[in-house]
Amino acid sequence: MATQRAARTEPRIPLSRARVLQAAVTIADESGLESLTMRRLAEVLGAEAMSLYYHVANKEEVLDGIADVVAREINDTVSQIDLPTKGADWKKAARARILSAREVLLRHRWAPGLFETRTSVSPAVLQYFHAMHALGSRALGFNQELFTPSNGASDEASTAALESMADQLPHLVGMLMEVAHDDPDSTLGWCDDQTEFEFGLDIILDGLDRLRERPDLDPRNRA
Amino acid sequence: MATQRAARTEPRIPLSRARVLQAAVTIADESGLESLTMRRLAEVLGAEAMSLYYHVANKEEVLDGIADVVAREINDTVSQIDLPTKGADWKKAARARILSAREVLLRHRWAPGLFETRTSVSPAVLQYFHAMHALGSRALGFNQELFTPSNGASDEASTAALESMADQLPHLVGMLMEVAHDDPDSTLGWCDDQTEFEFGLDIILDGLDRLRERPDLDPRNRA
DNA sequence: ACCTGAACACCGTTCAAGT
DNA sequence: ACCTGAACACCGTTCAAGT
Repeated sequence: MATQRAARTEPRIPLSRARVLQAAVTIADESGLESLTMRRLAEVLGAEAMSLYYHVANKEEVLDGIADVVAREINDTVSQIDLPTKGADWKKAARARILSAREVLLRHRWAPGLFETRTSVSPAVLQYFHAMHALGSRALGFNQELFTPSNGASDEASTAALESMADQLPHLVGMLMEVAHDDPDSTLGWCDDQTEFEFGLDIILDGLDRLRERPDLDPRNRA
Repeated sequence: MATQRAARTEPRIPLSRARVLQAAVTIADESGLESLTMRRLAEVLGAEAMSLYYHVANKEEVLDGIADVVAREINDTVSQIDLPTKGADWKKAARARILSAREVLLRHRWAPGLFETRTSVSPAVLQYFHAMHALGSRALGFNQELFTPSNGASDEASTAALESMADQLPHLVGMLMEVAHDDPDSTLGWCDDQTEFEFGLDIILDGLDRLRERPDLDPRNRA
């Protein structure tokens, strides 16, 4: 009765932060984010739930971690498509980049919703957000209009987090800090404010209006 | 010791589904959706958690319920703005409608995220989704590109749900059923498919490109 | 008809203890 | 250094029982 569990075939791979996050992504992909529990995560890894806490501080860190994993995957994928900054070709490249980002998100459908709940963002997530924003984020398959990056975290904490990233993304962080300084109430300035929202809205409305006047330009009217 | 709790001042308003949902919205507004628990909800209402189950089937029904409450609020607000269907003025009206919907969502910041998790939608939520979609949903402060309405629910269940709404929204439901029939794989056809996504994307890219060629038209370049 | 107490299975997490 | 068992506070929910 006591020797029944002695049949250990595989030599037991040790846990690690990377293994924990990889397993978490797989669970979310296969069963949805709601079924990602610490106990299930441990089970998949062949360990006990309490063992996870040696590699991650808590579940929140797991969630931050898998958000970072997906953001890296997107950044990697997107950066393989060259982006000519001059000339009219920017559109073709931007289009290809956005559609490739979309493909990654379709493999991790829980990611957009998760991003919105994050209270602290990794450099990769920050870079991703900024890229989306720079390209006109509304096109992107999920939005940040109602998302406040400092959501729940204090302004001081957010600013401190930015400072700690400054060496990795100096230009981006510099810009964000500047905006935050100019307008402390603007949710750090890089996402939603009314002006930003209306700017994107007007682009879309103007585009639709043009199709109303020139239906021949509407791609939907071609076979 | 036994009479200490006898000081009942208010005569105890009976629970009701409407009261439960109203209290739930207030909790979510004030403390966030994550702090909406059945126990806290009951506490706010001066009852025990178990009493809630007489008025709602379970927590999922509470979540469906408050999604419906917000969708109704948006539909009511929006429908007070007349929408001329002919002529170039459509843009002004559409703009006003979208911005008024946005104001409601800013009062219930948890709602966009909640909508995306709903597995069954009320007529009000359905109407809201459709309105957003018809206006070019990407402008709207949250998106459905990665949202699948039949998310988790079977196709049969979704179709049955639609049929039960047919008397309330005959034209809309008719259209959706038709699309679902034409293309059963298209997530019921009213949200994301690749064509839809690319259509919205191209409108935005074309709009940005036009501003690149004619910077004088960019509202951001005026005082 | 409406409400509740006790109980159950399940969370995330702590902490002292094992190797 | 790495892992775990027992325990705690908190969930949603059931069910038999109260008025």
